[in-house]
Amino acid sequence: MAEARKSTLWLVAERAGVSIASVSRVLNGQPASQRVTERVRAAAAELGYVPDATARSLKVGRTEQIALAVADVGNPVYVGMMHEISRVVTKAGYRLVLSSTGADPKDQIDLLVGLNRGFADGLILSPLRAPEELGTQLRASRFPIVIIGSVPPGVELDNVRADSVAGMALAVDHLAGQGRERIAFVNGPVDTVPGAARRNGYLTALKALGREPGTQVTARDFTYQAGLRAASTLLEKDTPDAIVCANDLLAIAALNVATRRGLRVPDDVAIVGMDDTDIADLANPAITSVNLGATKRARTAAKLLLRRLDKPDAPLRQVVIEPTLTVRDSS
Amino acid sequence: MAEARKSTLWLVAERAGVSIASVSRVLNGQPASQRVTERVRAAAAELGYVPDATARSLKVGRTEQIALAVADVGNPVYVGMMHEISRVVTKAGYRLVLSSTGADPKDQIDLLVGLNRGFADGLILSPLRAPEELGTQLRASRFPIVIIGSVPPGVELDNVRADSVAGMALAVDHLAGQGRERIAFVNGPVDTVPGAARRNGYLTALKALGREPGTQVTARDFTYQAGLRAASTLLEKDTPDAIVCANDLLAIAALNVATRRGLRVPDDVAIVGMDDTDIADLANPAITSVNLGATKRARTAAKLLLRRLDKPDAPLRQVVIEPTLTVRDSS
DNA sequence: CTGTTAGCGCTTTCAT
DNA sequence: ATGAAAGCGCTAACAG
Repeated sequence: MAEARKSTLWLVAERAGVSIASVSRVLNGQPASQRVTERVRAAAAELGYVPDATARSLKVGRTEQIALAVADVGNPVYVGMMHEISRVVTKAGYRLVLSSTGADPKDQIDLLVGLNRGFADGLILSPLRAPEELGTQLRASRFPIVIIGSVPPGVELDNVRADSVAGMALAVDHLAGQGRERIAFVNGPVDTVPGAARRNGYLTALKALGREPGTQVTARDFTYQAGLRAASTLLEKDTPDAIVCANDLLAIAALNVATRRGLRVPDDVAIVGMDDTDIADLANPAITSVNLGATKRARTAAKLLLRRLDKPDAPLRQVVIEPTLTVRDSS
Repeated sequence: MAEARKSTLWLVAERAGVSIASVSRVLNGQPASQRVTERVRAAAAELGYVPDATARSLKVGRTEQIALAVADVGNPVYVGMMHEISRVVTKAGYRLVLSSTGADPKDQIDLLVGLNRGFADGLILSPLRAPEELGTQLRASRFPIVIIGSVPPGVELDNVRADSVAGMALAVDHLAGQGRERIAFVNGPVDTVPGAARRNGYLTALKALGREPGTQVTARDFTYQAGLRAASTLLEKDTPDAIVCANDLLAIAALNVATRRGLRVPDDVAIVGMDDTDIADLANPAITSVNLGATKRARTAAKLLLRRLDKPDAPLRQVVIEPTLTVRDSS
């Protein structure tokens, strides 16, 4: 019989007195005789045998890994999405590879090239910025990709996105409905996907009400620190009775700046955030926030990818999640 | 010459008119003649060739992946650590596989078994709870592991931990130094690693000052919601002039409960958190917090693992990070 | 310097 | 039902 190839599988086979094929079968739950099954299980247990993931992947052509690339770790909304995606894919037997691309779009390109090396079976991508080149690379990918956010023009991929216009309308209508006259807007960079979408939503919502836009300021990025500066600038040059902010971090910054300037929230000025993250709840007063369905988007994206992994030829799906408004004490 | 094996490498080799070995060499930067190098590069570019990660891994015995298992995504301190670890390992050419184990220790066991399947080259583990069985499994692992937090007894692994006793002393001394008489403590579950350590620190710090412990309450977990309940309970039965909290989430909960009960912070009651996360800064008033060096612990852990991956026989290293106190407005 | 060849550990026909 | 053997795509001796 066989030369002593040393593959771990051989050790088990040898010990059980069967062929490696039988061992493989038993361990993968394929039909085998009672006798063989028992011997293999025993041998495997005694040896503490654990099959090698890499070898299996090479053979079957699947890594059982899913890659996730989110724009901005540090922003609680992405953390929440990550968590949810992790839950869903783990339950489906996949591992999550975190490719934390920063704000730099180049990282995303690198990632897509990397994906073609087959370290993961698919990718969930939530780009902060979507330059032309991203579309090109997206089209060239050999692996399934699901986009959270809008897909670049000409790219045919499953995707799920928020309805920023409807979301902003929720916020603006809420404020207008309680008689707020001067609704200002603290946005993040408008050259980002969410920045552009939310700005659009703000303008659209006011126009629908037949109103002129209020004062708009743009934070350098979507962080608390940038929000502090932006809110200061805003309150320096205007006295709005309501401030809509492009996310909760900016909102809590606006809240703190307003409070420190002696304004009462919500009496003097109402504040509304977006994303409805945990931190909206732990601010004091708690911040009213537009829930853009981040968790649901994440879950949906994960499921879309799992579906496509399962049936590569399933019809394309583009899902839009409807927003809701969580009213708290700041408005 | 050769039968048409279809390995992708063959396509490039064929096109370049060389052997697969030459292709491999060129692509891995090993010496080759000018002529071959050029032809291979050209062929690879034309074909859009990207080497397969799985096959390479199987051959070289390394996946270039590092697994990370943190106790509690959702707690900002872990998010920060994750971010830092991601940074360090990515720079070193590794991918990060996120194994978000929940509070259930069983998940950690599963993970360790999984690790033995070789999906990653090493693991960074930050256990929330460390039952006996974890130690057993830790000892049985065939792959390098770095622990953030204390190692279970009898386990010899690289590890890096915070000095909770020194950290608590910083907080307590600070409060005592400004004349606070009744220093209460809001802790998380004491059957967790940090819960036990911080409780110990609290008691030790007060004893060192020759004082009796103040009122202690235990939140159901380390979340904001649990903190609200715990803080309510505390302020129901006592009127401390200072509250130390086992983390920033609990601290911000205590802050809000105190404020809502009409207490002025820091005048009536001072509040100090631990971990010194972003949210300590965005509370109003901003919360004084003990910096237990989370980022540094994370970075150190990542480097320890990279070092061990590089030299498996390097001497064991156990690092303790010294805490500092970030004084803000709540004390 | 370059090509041939032997596997890495596993799954999966294909015979038996 | 079981075993022998052929690779998955790549790297690394070893020859030449």
